[in-house]
Amino acid sequence: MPDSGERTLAGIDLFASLPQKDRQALEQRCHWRKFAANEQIIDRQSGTRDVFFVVRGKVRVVDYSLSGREVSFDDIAQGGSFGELAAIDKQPRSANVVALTDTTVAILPPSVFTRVVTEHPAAALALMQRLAQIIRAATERIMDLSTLGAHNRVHAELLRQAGDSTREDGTAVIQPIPIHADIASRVSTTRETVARVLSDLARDGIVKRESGALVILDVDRLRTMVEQLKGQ
Amino acid sequence: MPDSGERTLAGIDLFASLPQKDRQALEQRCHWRKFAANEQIIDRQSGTRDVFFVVRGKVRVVDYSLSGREVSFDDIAQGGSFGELAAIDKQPRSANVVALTDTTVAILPPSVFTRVVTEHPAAALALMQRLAQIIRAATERIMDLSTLGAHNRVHAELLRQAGDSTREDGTAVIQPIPIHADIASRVSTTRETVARVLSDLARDGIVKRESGALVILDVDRLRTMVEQLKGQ
DNA sequence: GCCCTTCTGTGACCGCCGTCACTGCCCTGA
DNA sequence: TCAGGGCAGTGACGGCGGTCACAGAAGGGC
Repeated sequence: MPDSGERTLAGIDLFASLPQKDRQALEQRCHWRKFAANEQIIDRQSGTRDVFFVVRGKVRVVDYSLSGREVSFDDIAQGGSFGELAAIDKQPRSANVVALTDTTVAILPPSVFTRVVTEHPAAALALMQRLAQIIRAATERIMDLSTLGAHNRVHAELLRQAGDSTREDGTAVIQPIPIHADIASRVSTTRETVARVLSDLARDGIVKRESGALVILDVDRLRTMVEQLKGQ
Repeated sequence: MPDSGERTLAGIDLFASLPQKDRQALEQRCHWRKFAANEQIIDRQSGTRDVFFVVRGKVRVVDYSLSGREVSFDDIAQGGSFGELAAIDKQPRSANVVALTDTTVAILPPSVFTRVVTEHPAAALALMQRLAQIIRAATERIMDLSTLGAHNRVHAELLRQAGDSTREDGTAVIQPIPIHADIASRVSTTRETVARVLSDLARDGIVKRESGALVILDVDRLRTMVEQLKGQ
């Protein structure tokens, strides 16, 4: 496989609207680094302010309580970026970032990053939209944590992961099958609770395990299960 | 009392670095409106995209579950702004905003707001910093909800409200005394739990009610109570 | 193929805290 | 001065779900 897409910022969402010339100039200012799966890219403790762009691979933003309880915030795929917060407000990093797969990132020092967004309104708007998206996801999660029980948070997460893959017959597919512990850390519950919820849903014919995929047999029913309980 | 500070954007944080001329031009584009205490300023349902600036008064960003459970996100004082999200990403409003006191706001249509931040990098940076601040607060809250019990979340909230008011003798003052139900909705618990926690803290000599103020007698002890349990 | 690690599934237990139900305080306004 | 509404405080109760402890399945590497 050719190493296509390496050492280019062409696929980075934030810079999509940048003139090619400027983007190429920016590529000169980047450091490029590879990380192996499970390798840590940003440590919460570190005082760095660099901004990262996912050229290839996938990363996860997570945090840990002292007891080791894992809280995961977001997965960022190819084309995404992370580490902007510290560059924007000069505060310490707010979370850790770890590579989920073998990953190539482009790294930009905060000064350069700030200059790009001040000189290119389109990039600034793209960044703001990304920040807004993060805020919306966070407030939704806070609402879920505040008003939903653990079981319903799992339901909601399944619907989220199903995304818009719902087919006409009311089924949807999540692929590959998410690991229970991952779901748990995304909705702040335990592995065991996720297993129990999925058991219950399978027993009621709402989901089904199938070779390498989790099939939601009745998206609407699942949705109403969440909606109803939001009010109770 | 003179109506000082009315109809000017001089005190608005986002526009602090704007040349006076531009700021005054902007004032011409604003609508100005007053809201009485408890009056709703933004309804989650509404399709509006306007951005609001708090010229005088104080507002609260809240959301409700269908059951009426209230979740409050932030209080915004004079100089602050709200409603930016919808203007940035053209999505529906993410929460409700209600006036806490009699309040005067300046209202800017989304198109004008976007133009300001694209034409004035300083305003764009200020906005990004504000968004970053919101994200940090939200992630902290998610961590608290995920790893702390209700009692410790109340402790943490007391420390937050004490802010940097800690005096040399290790005491701090929160003034005026916050209403229990307000604390509860900020940390997603119930009025009753907040009352119990404060009772316990008073019994242990850690806080004390005093005419119109809540005094934290031992900030350090309170802090270690939270820290310890973050790990358990 | 087999082993070993990672993941899944489930029962038992029990503590946190949300809910309900009252009581009593404080303050404002007629 | 009294009435009434909002807020504070506290007990009783019960269910949700986290924790612990295993057993079994699955899948990847040698």
